[in-house]
Amino acid sequence: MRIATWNVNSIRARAERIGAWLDRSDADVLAIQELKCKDSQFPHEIFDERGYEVAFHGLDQWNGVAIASRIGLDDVEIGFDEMPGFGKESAVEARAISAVAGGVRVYSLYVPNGREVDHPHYTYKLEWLEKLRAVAAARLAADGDERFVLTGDFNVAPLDEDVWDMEAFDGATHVSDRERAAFQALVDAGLTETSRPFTPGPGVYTFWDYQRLRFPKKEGMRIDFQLASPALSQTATAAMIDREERKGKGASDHAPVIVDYDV
DNA sequence: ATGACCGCGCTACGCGGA
Repeated sequence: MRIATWNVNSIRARAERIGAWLDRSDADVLAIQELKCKDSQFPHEIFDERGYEVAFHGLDQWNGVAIASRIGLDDVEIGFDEMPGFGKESAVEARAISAVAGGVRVYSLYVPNGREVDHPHYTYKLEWLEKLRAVAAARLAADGDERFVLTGDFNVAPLDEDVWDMEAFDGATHVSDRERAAFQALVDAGLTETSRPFTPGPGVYTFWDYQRLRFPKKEGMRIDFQLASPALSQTATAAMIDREERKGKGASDHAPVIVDYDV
């Protein structure tokens, strides 16, 4: 099965491109982040027309996550256990959804940005990742043979080579020690990132800022990943980052990250 | 060509993104 994850940066602004991408990608499952719409505005037709079932969760114009599948979509869960909220009333945001497709529980995750190191949003990001780790660890403890994968926009660049210039990121979020430790904790819990072995760096990215000609200058960041459980990760056979999708007018600032699993 | 982002919402400019 082919699983893709893609931060689309508005599903309504991108609907046509997403449909065209589904037509050529051969993806069985697509995890989507940054819908930027509430449930009542979700353009489910683009999935219905192509034979994909779709589950989505959007509360307002921010965040929003979805999973589309053409191989079944069962046991949909919104959020995850003890997922932290943010703001005055600690509101839980639309940053996580999961469902079982083809015997695999696929998570679509939009990790908080963090904004600035030590900003309240940064603390929120670290707590969010820690609670996510606890969920993954609990799943593995309950059933070490379970096939599941945490996919999405992690908003962390784990390695120095995952940004085009570390000097440009001095003191910035995404590369700080604590964010990298939070990502590494997911790996230490037993998960394996399945796209990198097939798409080695340096100079391989999943995001390019709209500003300052970052894409033509090949100045990007690798921040979108698939962290798979042992039973799933050992079946990974191929991966690609579809940077073609970043080209042209009306592209998202993120490219799809696609992994093939032999299940 | 020495410029140069995009999407959203009580359609105007501030917020959020990274």
